[in-house]
Amino acid sequence: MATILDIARLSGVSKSTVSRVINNHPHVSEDSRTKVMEAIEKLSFVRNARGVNLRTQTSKTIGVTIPVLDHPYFSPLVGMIAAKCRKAGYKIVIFQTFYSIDEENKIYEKLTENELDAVIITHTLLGEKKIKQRVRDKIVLICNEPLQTRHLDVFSLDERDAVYSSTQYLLKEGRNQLLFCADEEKTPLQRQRWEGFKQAHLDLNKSCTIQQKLSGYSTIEEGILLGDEIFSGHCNHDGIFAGSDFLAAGLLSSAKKHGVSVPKELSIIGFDNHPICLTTFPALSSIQNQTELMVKDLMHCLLDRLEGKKFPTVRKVYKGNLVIRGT
Amino acid sequence: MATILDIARLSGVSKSTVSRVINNHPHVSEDSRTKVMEAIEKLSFVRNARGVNLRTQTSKTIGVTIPVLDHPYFSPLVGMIAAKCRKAGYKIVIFQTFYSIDEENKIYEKLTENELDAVIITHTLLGEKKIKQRVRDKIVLICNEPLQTRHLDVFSLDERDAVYSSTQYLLKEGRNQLLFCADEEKTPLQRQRWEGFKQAHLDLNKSCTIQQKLSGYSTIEEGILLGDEIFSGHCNHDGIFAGSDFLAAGLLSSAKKHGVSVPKELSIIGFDNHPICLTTFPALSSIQNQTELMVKDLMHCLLDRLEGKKFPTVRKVYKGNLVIRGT
DNA sequence: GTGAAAGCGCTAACAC
DNA sequence: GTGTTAGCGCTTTCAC
Repeated sequence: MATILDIARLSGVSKSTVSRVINNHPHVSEDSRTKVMEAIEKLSFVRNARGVNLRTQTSKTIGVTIPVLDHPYFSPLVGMIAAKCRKAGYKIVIFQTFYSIDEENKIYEKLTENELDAVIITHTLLGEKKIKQRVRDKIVLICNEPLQTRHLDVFSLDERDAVYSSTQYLLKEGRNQLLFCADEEKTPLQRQRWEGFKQAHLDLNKSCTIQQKLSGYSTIEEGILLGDEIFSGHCNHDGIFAGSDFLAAGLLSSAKKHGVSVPKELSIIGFDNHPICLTTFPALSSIQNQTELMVKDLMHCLLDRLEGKKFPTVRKVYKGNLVIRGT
Repeated sequence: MATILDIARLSGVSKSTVSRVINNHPHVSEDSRTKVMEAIEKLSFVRNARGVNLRTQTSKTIGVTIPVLDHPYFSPLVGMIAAKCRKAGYKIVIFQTFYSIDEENKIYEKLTENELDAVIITHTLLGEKKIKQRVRDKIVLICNEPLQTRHLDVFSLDERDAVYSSTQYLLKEGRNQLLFCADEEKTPLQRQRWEGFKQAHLDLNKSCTIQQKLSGYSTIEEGILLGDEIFSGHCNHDGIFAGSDFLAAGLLSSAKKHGVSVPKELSIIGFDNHPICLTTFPALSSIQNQTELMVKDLMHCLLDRLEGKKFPTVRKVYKGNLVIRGT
């Protein structure tokens, strides 16, 4: 593998000049430039990024956390982030946490080891202090998770409000025995959803107990399994608030299997307004959010931070709305 | 940020000893070790990976290509790869190609720039020569794409055979006007599928024309749109071979909307046996593949290559089978 | 416009 | 068991 020194020798100039040519610096004579270019061509030289990284103390790489790579909500979210990063000249490395605190800690470790220029956290089981303590002065942005913090930039959806108004909608429709299904309940996001659910009941003078809350379900398979459990005996619920559209689709197919009529006997509301909503029968009602806008603002802020611009911590919240379909 | 030199000074030993402690080398006195550990603790030192990367000429990072991050087949595939890489101590950086040759070239560029220790290609629009020419002597493995090459390790599914037998199944069931829907038709994989489709017709003395082949469809939305086109007028097809389960689900929902009875008038077969198959009505028939096994073998080979083991090019093909459900 | 020289943070061969 | 030393490949002052 040729280095700039090889190029320098072959073209009869110094390492500095070669570097200038590679980096398109001005103030290089046309003569030197062509000689260097020829040498580069001849030795099929490619610049070794590891040298650059050490010297410049950057790597043009951004870390992103995701619970699982294959996730109907997080995959598109991270995909959007990745595409925008690429456009700005950054690569992204993805860390799957599997909702494990250990795995989450590891990404912060990588950040402090300077392999990453910044990290975007899409969900977290850790609190502000823990995160801060691990990342110290590095660039960290929170995307999607409504983390309570005054020291990190946070871009999140108004989960509480979205669930609140959807729950009220169901209650006002005459549904009384609602069920709330959460993914991983220990994140701030899931807590907010549950609060919205609870508050909606309170504000309409309806009781709401912890028995109405189920946790740890999110995939189609889990929806089917859960549904088989709920619907096999006597089901006294007339409405289910599912944490994701996939879960909702699984529940719906199970309900049909057990002869539970949707939406007559049972209403189901999903989350994220994934296209899968259109393939079920009846089509799934779901909560739609402004994720694109959120990512756009996030990237704007990230790029500013990477440029070293100074400004106060950003905190933005985006409203969602219920899309009513057949369930 | 403290460096090993700072640690060395504070603990009264040399850089080498600090390095030995950090890397758990034997032959370090208990005394030195504790002194170093204390200094590390005191200065909250974390090793700077950029220095290590330059020195060792590795980065414990593997690049993986994916068409889009949010893809019902590729997301779980890459997720599995990522999880196994992590276990082996490697990070992965994901490159979305969006089926663009330009984007694909960029990942090979990164590879030659030494930012990556190896690359896993899951699909490609380029031929063997182009890839070889760009990556030169770097480690490249092909996962999923049945690329014709004698110089790269290839792990792929027997797409041709899976489609062949499924098509024969449909034809023998009495279906005569089949439609074949491909994702991005320019990859070797899609060509193989089409060949299987064609051959199945030939072997049963049925005609098969290029008009039966549709390309560029893969998502639920595209399935619905395509279905609306096909089913709105008079539909003379009695069987559709969809390139993915999501596409199939979209087609199915559109068929129902237009009053086309499935499976009576129309049969639909999907690909990948995604859980979504269980949520449609009727449940989708689909082709199931041995992806887990493929990834397992791939990783084994990759790790061997990274260790520098020498062995002839590996080429493995895995059989799939049709899971018959309601469509 | 160009080159010499310093150094980013780390590891490892070698000598003791 | 430990320190000295060289150097991975690159960028960037600074002087000319």
